[in-house]
Amino acid sequence: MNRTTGSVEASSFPLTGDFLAGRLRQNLSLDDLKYIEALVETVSDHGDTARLLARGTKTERSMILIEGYIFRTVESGDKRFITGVHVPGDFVDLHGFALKRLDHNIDAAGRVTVGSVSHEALRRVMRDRPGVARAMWFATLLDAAIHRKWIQTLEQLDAPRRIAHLYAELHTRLELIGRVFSRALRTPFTQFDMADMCGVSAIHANRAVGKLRELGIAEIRRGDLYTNDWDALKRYAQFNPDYLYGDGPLKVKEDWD
Amino acid sequence: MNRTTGSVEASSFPLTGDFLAGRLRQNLSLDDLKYIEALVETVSDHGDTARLLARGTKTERSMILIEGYIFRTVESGDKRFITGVHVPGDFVDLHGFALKRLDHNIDAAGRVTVGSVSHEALRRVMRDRPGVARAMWFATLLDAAIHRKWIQTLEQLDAPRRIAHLYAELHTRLELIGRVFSRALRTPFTQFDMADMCGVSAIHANRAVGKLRELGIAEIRRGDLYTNDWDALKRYAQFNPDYLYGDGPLKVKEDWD
DNA sequence: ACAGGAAGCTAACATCCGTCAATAGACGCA
DNA sequence: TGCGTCTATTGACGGATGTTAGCTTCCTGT
Repeated sequence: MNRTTGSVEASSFPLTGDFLAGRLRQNLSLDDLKYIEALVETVSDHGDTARLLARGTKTERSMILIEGYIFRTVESGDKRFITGVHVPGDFVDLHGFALKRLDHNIDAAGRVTVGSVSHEALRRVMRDRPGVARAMWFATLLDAAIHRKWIQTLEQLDAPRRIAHLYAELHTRLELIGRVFSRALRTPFTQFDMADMCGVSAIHANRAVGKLRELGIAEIRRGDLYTNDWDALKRYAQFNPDYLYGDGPLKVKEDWD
Repeated sequence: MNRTTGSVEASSFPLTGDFLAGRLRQNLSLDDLKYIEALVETVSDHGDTARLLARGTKTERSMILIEGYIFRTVESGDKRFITGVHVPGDFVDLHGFALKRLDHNIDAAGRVTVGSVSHEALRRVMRDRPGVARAMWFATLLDAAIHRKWIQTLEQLDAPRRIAHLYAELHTRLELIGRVFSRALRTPFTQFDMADMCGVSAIHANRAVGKLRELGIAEIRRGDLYTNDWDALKRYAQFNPDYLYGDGPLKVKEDWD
């Protein structure tokens, strides 16, 4: 695990900043975005299922996801529970900057590219750029909002709808960062991953995938979802994107000083 | 709903500040705590099941819970889902300060006493007291950590264990603010409330309560839980308090400037 | 004390889901 | 190409949970 397959200085791996448009979008200036981008000191690739940060580890760096998907996981006995998933643009362990230790693992889902920001740099942000600091705070509030929706989903929906809701959410989050290029939504998720995200057994996840296929809602093959009617899928999952604050999301109040 | 049964100026309702020791505990000085206490402009009582803030409402105030319990709820169809519960000392809608609107309701569980802080005052905090602002950020990070544990609980435990876990969590959170006075844990929760928090039907919640009684784990009567072995209850619920960051919780890093 | 209503409790049945077992398919590696 | 492993799939069975219905207990207001 944690086999880093490549790591380069950020300067030799030009970032576009586009991926920041999603999670940190709000009243940040282009200047602010460039400033954040400059915080990234190293960029690294990681192979399948690499553990990027183990529960309890103390670290002096935080990671921002640039490419791929990342899980927050907890292990209990021989079972794994996934309590969250991240898309490019997300700070995956920003709370590690504030809290002493993380209470869960940060695992790559498939291959990922992550940028690394030192906590020293974040302390400079807190001191020198209050606007950017606020943006980071708001980003963690969106995490909490997504967690609440997952709680509701687990309380409300059966397995097929949970899986549909998961993909509906990812579709919307990827749209917000301009990463939806076709009708298909490609992920490296196995049915085990879906099961651990949706709180069902892998075998039941398989049944659920089969039901979505049977109903003509979606075809999921090896993590990739194909559909020609996203609206129908989202209706089936009772998906309401309000919680992602996508319209004017996370904007600070106008009268903020 | 929202029938305020009493409301007074904060100055005539002396706060002790004790209730702040829990959620906002960290490297805050006594001076900081007094400063926060002074932010509370009005204190009000609310009757059973009052809706303190409805989903989507824009507000210029945030509430801090002083006495009682508060639910975060979402309604879908004729069903209610509870995505979180708060104890005294918690800022219940601090994210309303940052986000344009709330994506869920804030409901009183039984009678509550809440303090109200204007967003104008919070803006002053952001500008003048960065240490206090950080404390507020960290408090919202703890919210997210609790949400993640709820997700895990829903994925992992059966109904009796979920209810036991809920009370185990409340017991620990109340201990952290010095509100555990006896072996009993008193709440105004109905079995409907427990059901909506644990993602089961009310009837099944009743079965679960019966099983806890049958197993000798706990006796729950009208929301009040009685046990003479909290350790056994917590073991049964597979409760691990790490996620509440109770030991050195939410402390900022020593080297913080 | 009484009545009404809310909350708690129990039983019966159907559905959802977990587990075990077995097989088939897909991919990586030699 | 062939083997081995991981992933996907299917069937059978049992346990957990939802639903409906009806009953009992407790609280509250009069």
